Amino acid sequence: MRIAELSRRSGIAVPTIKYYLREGLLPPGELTSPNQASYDEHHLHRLRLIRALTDLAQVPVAGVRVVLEVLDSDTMSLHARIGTVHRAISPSRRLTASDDARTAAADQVRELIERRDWQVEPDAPAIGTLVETIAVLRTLGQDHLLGTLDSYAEAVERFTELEVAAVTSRTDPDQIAESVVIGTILGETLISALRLLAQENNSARQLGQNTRSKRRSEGTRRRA
Amino acid sequence: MRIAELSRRSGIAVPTIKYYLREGLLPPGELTSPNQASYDEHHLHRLRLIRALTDLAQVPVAGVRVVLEVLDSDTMSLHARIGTVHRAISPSRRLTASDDARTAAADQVRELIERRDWQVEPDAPAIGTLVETIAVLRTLGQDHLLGTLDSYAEAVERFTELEVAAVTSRTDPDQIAESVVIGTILGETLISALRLLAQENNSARQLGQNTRSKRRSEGTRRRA
DNA sequence: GTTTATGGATACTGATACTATCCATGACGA
DNA sequence: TCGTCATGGATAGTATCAGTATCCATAAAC
Repeated sequence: MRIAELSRRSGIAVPTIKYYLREGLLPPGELTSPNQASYDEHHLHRLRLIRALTDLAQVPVAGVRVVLEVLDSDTMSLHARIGTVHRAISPSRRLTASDDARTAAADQVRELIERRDWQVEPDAPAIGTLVETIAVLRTLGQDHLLGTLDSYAEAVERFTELEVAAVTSRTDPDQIAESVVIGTILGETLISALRLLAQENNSARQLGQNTRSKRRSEGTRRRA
Repeated sequence: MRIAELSRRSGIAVPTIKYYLREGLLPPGELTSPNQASYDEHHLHRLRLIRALTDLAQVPVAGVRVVLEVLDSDTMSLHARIGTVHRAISPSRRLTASDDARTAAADQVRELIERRDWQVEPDAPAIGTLVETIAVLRTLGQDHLLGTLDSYAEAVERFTELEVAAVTSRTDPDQIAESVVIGTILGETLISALRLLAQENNSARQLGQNTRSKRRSEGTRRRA
């Protein structure tokens, strides 16, 4: 198929497809002549995957490129793929917390990892996020949200079990790789949406209509 | 304190603070003269909160403004606050899936919500995200990741229980509101980081070094 | 009384993700 | 075969976001 049909079938504008080609997200079509290329179902699937990552999972284009390279690699182990994907989807954070808050948080995270006997690289990006988040929560006076950190850790382990179960139902290694990668990324979108719903449900049932706060500051104003 | 000290203590550049003032994220300092204002600990706390939301939770500035307005409101119920925050942090998605995939996914979501007896608004943004994600997973041929949807739902309920437990340990209504809002938003960052760690651990232990895939496509190339 | 900081307004910047335009060439129907 | 239309490839333009930078009149601090 030519680019016009690819555009029609994917719902993505031709200039955008060309952009993805330029950015190396989409492999070039097979050239049948200097100005004619043909695309196939792979390209269509790729486009859908790209939009899933950008639209649903908010992965930036540069990250999508890395993810796709991981899927295309024929030498990476699954473990290496996961690591690379984790790095690709972890935004480079600006440090927000104070140094000693961070040090304390780092201790807490180290202990948590030991307690749960998690085998993770000491420079895994998620550790940095975790440390920074805990440090900031402390600084904001929200330590109490951390009392249940271990229970949270226990709960997320459940997710990985579910994911492993789902993924090992596939047999083709390529399929497994794609499942793991998509599961990692879109799984987060899924979990996050479910969590918001569970939260809304809980709020509707328990926190009710009548808990309001009296104020002391007069709030902020939007610019004119 | 004046703006220079606020800047020094928060680690945020003066022009950025001015920007937040312009955008209405930070209430103006108390004017002691036409060109002199004084800021207090509230402003410092606010700045930390702003950076936590933008840097850690990736909330866009417009969303931060809404979140802060929610915190400043003295009339909203907790339930209304949560709803508003959910709307503020749910990015407006572009529709990616095909119409019938979406219809099918919508049915599945409706059934899930019924099965779990969740009390949620039919137009809650998370429902849209969930529907779209499920539709896309199907389209990508990753249905098998959805077999465990109910278990996922069960697992996220655990989170809300933990959160409720943590939040109700506070007594001051203002504190509760801030805890709920911060818990909702930073809780996600926390869970997501924990999940990635659990995943890496699992991968290191189970998926091992020797599962690789043979390829049929030659992959994508970065532009020159 | 001079240097420095401040509030407020406005303009500029860099990154990201597209969109649009151009052009030489090739496909395709009349 | 001719004329129109689409295509690949290159380059330029746009919108949005999140700051940065500059200016200026005034006021604080030494």
